[in-house]
Amino acid sequence: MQDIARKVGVSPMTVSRALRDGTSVNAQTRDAIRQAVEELGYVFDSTAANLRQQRTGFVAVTIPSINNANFADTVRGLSDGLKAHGLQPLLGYTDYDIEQEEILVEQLLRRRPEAIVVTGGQHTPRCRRLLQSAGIPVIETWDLPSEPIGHVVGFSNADAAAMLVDHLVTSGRRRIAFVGGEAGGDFRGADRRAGFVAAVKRRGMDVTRLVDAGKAPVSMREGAIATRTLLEYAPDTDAIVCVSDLVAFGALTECQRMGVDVPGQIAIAGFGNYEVAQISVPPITTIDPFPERIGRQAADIVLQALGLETGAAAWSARLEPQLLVRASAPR
Amino acid sequence: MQDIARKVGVSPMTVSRALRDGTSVNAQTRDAIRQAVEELGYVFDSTAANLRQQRTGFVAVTIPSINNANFADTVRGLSDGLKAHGLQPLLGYTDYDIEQEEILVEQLLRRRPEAIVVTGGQHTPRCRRLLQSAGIPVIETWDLPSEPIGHVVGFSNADAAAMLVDHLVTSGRRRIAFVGGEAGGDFRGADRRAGFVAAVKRRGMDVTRLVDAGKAPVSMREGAIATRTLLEYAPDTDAIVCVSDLVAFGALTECQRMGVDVPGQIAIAGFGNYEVAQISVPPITTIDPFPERIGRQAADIVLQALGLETGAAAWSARLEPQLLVRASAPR
DNA sequence: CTGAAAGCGCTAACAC
DNA sequence: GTGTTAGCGCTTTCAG
Repeated sequence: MQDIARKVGVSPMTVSRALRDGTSVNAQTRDAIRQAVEELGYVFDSTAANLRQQRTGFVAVTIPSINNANFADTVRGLSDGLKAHGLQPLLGYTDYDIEQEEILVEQLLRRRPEAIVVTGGQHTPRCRRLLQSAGIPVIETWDLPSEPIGHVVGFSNADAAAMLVDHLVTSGRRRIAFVGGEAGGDFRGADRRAGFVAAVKRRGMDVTRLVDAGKAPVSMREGAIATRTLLEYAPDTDAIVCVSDLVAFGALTECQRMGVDVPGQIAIAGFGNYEVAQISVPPITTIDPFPERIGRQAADIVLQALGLETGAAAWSARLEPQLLVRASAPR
Repeated sequence: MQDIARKVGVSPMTVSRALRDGTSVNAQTRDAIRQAVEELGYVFDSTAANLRQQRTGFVAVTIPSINNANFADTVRGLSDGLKAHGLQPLLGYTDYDIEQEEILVEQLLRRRPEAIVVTGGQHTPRCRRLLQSAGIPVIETWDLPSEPIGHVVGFSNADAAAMLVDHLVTSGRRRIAFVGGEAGGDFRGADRRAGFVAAVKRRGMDVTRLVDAGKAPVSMREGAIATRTLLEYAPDTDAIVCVSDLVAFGALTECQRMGVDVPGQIAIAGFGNYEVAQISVPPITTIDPFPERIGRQAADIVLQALGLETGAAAWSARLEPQLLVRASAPR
């Protein structure tokens, strides 16, 4: 800034003012400064401004995996909501591991974000402490934590799974299997599985058809392999609930390879409303958790908590995922 | 740090030393400091350290879309490569728009990243200038720019498309179509299309079968719709090269819905080796551009350019995408 | 091994 | 509308 100031013949303070808006600077001076900036190729140093103002414009975001269309949609909704207010997401991923989450969260907090949006409500004790005492808004998403740290934008994964079971039973299925990941870091997947088990038991049906397809994130291929195993051991299965649409698509393709008719012999349902589930043949019955909306709502809460936006202050939002009945598991 | 220092009875300087490693501090003092840090819930402020050291530990990264498994893989490869050296990716996306890229790049440079990794080699003039004069390593990826700004980790998209044409012709196809996005922000898609056109012309065949499926990113659904249009206007088409596997999967499903045999009547090829192409029925012939490897190589170049890693200094890397022949377009 | 002084590049607060 | 002073929370440098 000093270089610019010298060149234009003003003080650095005037340069500082000219580069922001909402500050009063002589119009000619401002133009001259802007021109000098371009000529010298000066790029504003926000690290210094951040330190002085004690404001970074960062919003920390953690997701389990960057390679997941659902979480990517949430990040997109969040980013787009923040962009208008000059906030920048600072993204990290945990690989579905709360130990890694702890490390990541600490790393992110060192950057002094103004808010932090995390996926899920399960954290290590130290991670909880870090979040609680960070002195910034904390938003947990994609879940309904029993003891929220701060704000929540989520839904019941268990209820969503139960919706699928209900639908399948209503449409006449009785021997329903669940294909998901092994108990591990994917707490939302585990919750779906728990919801499945509860719903099946509630109806007095068997809960023997539970297949672990591998560690999260479970791939299409793993879904296919698990389905083959399932159908070898329990060939009379008449419906499969999958932990995600990716697994469901794997199951669908495996049925096609095995010559099993979907939905004639077996109905298949997934979770997430991924694009592949909309367009596969047949398209896959699923639950839409509205991932982008989760991100948008989180952004709204952040903006309100930071006083950047006025309006009805939502502390938290419980979303209602929607059942999408398609040909893989029709009515 | 002062609070900690007071509590332990040392100077802030000693605290600063104790919290870093490779510095000499009395072992007991260090333990006492570490304990005080936990008790007081102190979290190191890296914004201040960054300013003082003129090092942020950020590596800026721009991708066209966050919701794309290929670019996500590149980011993963990059992140994983950087993590070991304490560097943190600072990610932004451009929505396939070089104007947005310019804005994003400037925004990112204000954060004083130590290197910047961008997707593609097409930029606005001002964006080029910003990158050139940023004084940090610049890595362009996913393309082979005619005038690179700095480092490059990429491949020829045109050659990749030509490989597919060659394969299809070798396997007896003659009336080959291309389904892709409209001329616009997706320069890699445009390059594939150009490579397709050149390869088809080289063999003296028709280049009338070019279908614009919409703006990038082209979805599975848009691929399906475009394929329907194509087959209505040119029902004698015997092969389709798609700008991505997602489009190819859309094409495949549309053929299934229309009762067109794949590969009997029409062969389908995609690009990207997305998971859906591995497991669909039939699996889809494609090109694997090794997205994660692109990220890893970019990370290696960044680390070497910053002097964090010694070894054979690769200035740039030209990768060779691999043709994967599958049942949708067999030999 | 430890401490004191200075300063990274910017801006709040106060003068004029 | 513009300039001066001080300081954000760290770390480099130098002294002990």
